[in-house]
Amino acid sequence: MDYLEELNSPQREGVENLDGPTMIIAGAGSGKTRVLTYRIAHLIRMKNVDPFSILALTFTNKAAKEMRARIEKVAGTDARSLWMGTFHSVFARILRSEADKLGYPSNFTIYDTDDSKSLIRSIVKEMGLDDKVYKHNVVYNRISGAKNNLISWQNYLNNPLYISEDEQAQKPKMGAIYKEYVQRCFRSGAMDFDDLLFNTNVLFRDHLDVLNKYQQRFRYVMIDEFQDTNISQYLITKRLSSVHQNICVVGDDAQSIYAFRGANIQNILNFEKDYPDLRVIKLEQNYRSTQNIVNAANSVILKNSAQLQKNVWTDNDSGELVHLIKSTSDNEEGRLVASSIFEDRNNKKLQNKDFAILYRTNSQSRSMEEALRKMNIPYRIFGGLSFYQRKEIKDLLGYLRFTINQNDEQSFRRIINLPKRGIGASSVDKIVIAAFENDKSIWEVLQNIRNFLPGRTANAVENFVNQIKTFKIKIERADAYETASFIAKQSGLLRELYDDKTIEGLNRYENVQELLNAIKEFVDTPGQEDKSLEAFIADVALLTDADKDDPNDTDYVNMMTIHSAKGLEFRHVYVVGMEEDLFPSQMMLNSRADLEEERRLFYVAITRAMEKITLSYALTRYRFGRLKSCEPSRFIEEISPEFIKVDRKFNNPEPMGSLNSGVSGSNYARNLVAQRKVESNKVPPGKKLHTPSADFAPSDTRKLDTGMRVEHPKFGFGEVKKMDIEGANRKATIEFENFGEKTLLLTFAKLRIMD
DNA sequence: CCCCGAAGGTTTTTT
DNA sequence: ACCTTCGGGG
Repeated sequence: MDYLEELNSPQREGVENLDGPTMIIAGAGSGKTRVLTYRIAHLIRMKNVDPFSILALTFTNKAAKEMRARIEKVAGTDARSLWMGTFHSVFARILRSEADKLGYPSNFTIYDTDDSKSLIRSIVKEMGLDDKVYKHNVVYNRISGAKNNLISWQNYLNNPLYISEDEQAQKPKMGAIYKEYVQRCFRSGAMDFDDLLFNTNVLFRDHLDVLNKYQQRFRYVMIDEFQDTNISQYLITKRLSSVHQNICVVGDDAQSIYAFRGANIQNILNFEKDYPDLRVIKLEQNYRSTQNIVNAANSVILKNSAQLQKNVWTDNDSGELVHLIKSTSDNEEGRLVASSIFEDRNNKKLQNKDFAILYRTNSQSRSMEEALRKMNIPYRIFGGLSFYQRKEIKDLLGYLRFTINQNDEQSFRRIINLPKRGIGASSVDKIVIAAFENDKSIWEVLQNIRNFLPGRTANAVENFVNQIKTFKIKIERADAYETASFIAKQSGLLRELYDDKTIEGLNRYENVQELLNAIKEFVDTPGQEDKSLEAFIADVALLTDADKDDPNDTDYVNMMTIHSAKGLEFRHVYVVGMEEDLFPSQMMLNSRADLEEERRLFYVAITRAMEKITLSYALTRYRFGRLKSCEPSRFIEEISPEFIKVDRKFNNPEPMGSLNSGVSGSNYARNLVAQRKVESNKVPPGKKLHTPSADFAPSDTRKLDTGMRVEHPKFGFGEVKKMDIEGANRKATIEFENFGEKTLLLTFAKLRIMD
């Protein structure tokens, strides 16, 4: 085959040995994805394997999408019927078709992390526990950890280890919360992310006929990024492949960075035990990076204690040494990185998309954004707050989800009083408790609401119920797009957003339109047979921003966390915020294992670079709005001296002059967007300034200034006399024509600027 | 029930 | 710096 010519011998071994258990240990940049795609293409073209019986599992949607495209290039469109996707999406699909066996409806709702956490909060509150002790994050992680280790709530309550750990942590009720949480999800007809894997295990354990069906079907199973799978995921694939034994896993222990989600390097070691006649292939030649980059990365990972024997090397040029940029502040760091990109781009004739800025936490993008904007360098941020996490999107999705599944408690809580219908929190709690005490579903209680609530609120609820009923009828008769637009209009959500002439309101309105467009696109997709709303909603919780539009033809500097950079490569990479406590993260430094995971993360960051890697750190950085001094990361010193260009004597932080924090980056961006909208007359005169949510309060006070005339819904017209900042709260003192001088908190004040 | 002033909490990474 | 929650008053 033509494509085999391009491969080196271990790569070729990986492509050609198709039967039996195989483990490919693939060093960074060693052509792992290429081997995996050619392997699949080879199965289809050489062995005539029906793509329908191949299952390829990846860790992220991005990886799945990319690999599918590459396979289609090699193997043609036959590859379309291939089962390829993330663990979560593939098994969600299987669970939907087998849901009845587990007592779930096939249109079960998928709870995302926010849904899960808010359910946990209501449970903790209802149980009368202290939410300072049972913090929703901690509880969520505990439950998630148990599920990923396949510990059911019944097991949990009988497990001496978990019990004693909880006693030790002064959280004895943890098991009880777990139990209630699982039961509530079940009653809601909902699964969280971990349930998708946990329940697949239950399904395959308790229903051997079902297991057998899929075992027969998937003759070849492949797993990418194997080092990031957890026990729950591993056991599913082990069960699936136990008949044909054609399982191939590809991974790199040095790049395992998801232990916090239950990923376990131990899986790689267990794999050898579970499959004694395992074929192990090592890909050690790096095609991606220069010698200096490979060597620098190797010298870092050497500091870790546990790793598989492996020697990553390269034939490439030695290239430039690792660069180091030192700045006095995070803002200066931004400027230096931006001007470095600007220079390299011009001198080396590179494009913006050849550059990537990587950071440990999403919040670090701020100072970079600002600097790039000032230098007119286009950029694109991956990750961060996902489109689907936005309030207005979740609100509409809440309506859509509830129309499909009226038992979904979280959607119910979200939309019951939205727009306001006079049904407050206490009424909502009464409804949920009534459902629980009478062993009825929420929907049943809603339909007989007069038995539970007094007249006025009951009227409001009845109107709500009738509305949902009309939505349900619409769903039967119309496609996803028609139904969703109908619901968006009839529910009043669209109206409310339309009436909000704030810049933010305008954006929210556009976002909802964008969601409707996405649904339209879904309906119009050729080959999309099921055009129902149900089909669209099914996987929405599993989508992330990476799946949304991906303008390949545009030229942007890439910005993302190191985690989301996994699997990608760029000619020039900047790793910013190389400071102790930030990277390695302070929260991770509790045990040695955690430090080693941070170090692997650093390894991943370095090995993304093809030609040049630059590390950058600042001596001061804003945190919680306060200027803090920082020390260079210990990781910088861990790079062997011969590979890095640096004065090893780090200076102590210099005394700072007065630093102007300026406008925060995202607000700066929003201001620019806002400005553009004003210029193009998209904002009507007399625009409303402040939103009732705290979304946009502080930086907007810049635009409201002394001397401006404003209108307040209650106090009428007035003139701004004074702007003030008191603690975290922004205030304006306004002289009203009819009410005299008032000082207003801007977080909530709905003011319009009069032109 | 809703509005809004005040104070307290947040900082990890992703499906 | 930004966001959420609490609680008093209408």
